[in-house]
Amino acid sequence: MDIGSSKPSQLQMEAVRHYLIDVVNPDYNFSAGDFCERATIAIHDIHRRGKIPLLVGGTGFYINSFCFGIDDVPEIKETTRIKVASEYDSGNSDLLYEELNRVDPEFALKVHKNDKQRVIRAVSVFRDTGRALSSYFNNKRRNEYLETLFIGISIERESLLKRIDDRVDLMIKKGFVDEVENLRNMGYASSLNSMQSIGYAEINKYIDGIISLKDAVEEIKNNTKRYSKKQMTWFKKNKNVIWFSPGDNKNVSDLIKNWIN
RNA sequence: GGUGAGGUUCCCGAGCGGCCAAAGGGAACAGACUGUAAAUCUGUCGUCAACGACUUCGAAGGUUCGAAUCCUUCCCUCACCA
Repeated sequence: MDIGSSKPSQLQMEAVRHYLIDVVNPDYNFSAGDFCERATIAIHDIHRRGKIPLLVGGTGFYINSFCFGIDDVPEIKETTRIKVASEYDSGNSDLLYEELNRVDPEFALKVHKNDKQRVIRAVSVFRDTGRALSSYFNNKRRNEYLETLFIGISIERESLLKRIDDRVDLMIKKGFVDEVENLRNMGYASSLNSMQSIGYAEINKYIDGIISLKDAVEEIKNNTKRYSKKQMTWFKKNKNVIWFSPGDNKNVSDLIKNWIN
């Protein structure tokens, strides 16, 4: 999955060594926990080479999970999750939420009953481990020993929207549709998590004849824009972030130099 | 020129005498987030001195205790016929 994921170019990857790219297949259910584990290994490796790791990307949850830690929860059997999910889908979502409320009132308080994914996860954790999900939360933060400098780049909304439009148009030009078709020919179903991410979901709908290509492109642009806003919600929340404008390279590098010393 | 359908809040679109500031969706704005996170979900969304008041449903009149909903004229749009 290269085009739709906006993977860095060959040139960029030759200039700077990148980690955690092309590490799993599209049918692997990657998680924040996976990310933390692999990122930790990568960062040790970078340190060993005497370099400074840069954690780059837009996924607020992953970044926060890594920087502020994520508690260990035993692995949940896939069969359990599927069973709970099917209960939810067969109209028993209220019952599941009641169960959650009984079993883990602390977590239930924080989660809306319509929040399908979280309700399913929390109930699954209890059914599989016999313990409430919130009972695993102990505030023990991993990676605490890592000092992090948070640098944010804020761009004027107008030009951001324009860049998103251009980015999506370019993806199509590069053969995004072919990429998705190839993935499907390789046996990767549109129902996979990876195929439900922005871009892939819409192109799949186009391939299945549900929407026109034009509408798919529109949707990708829209969804990307909404996503960009949600990212900002994460980053705005992190009061440690120091903000810069694009092109502020001098100030950013000064800051980094000071920080290193 | 004729016939038919239609003009609703930023957009799409329901409503077709009172329960309508007007369903639903989208967009927008704000937010949540502990292993699917480019996911999942929540709130606000005509105006204001805001548990009340005021102005909206193409325009102007009219009917009615009461109109987005009924009648008249007008202005637009679309489809088909000529």
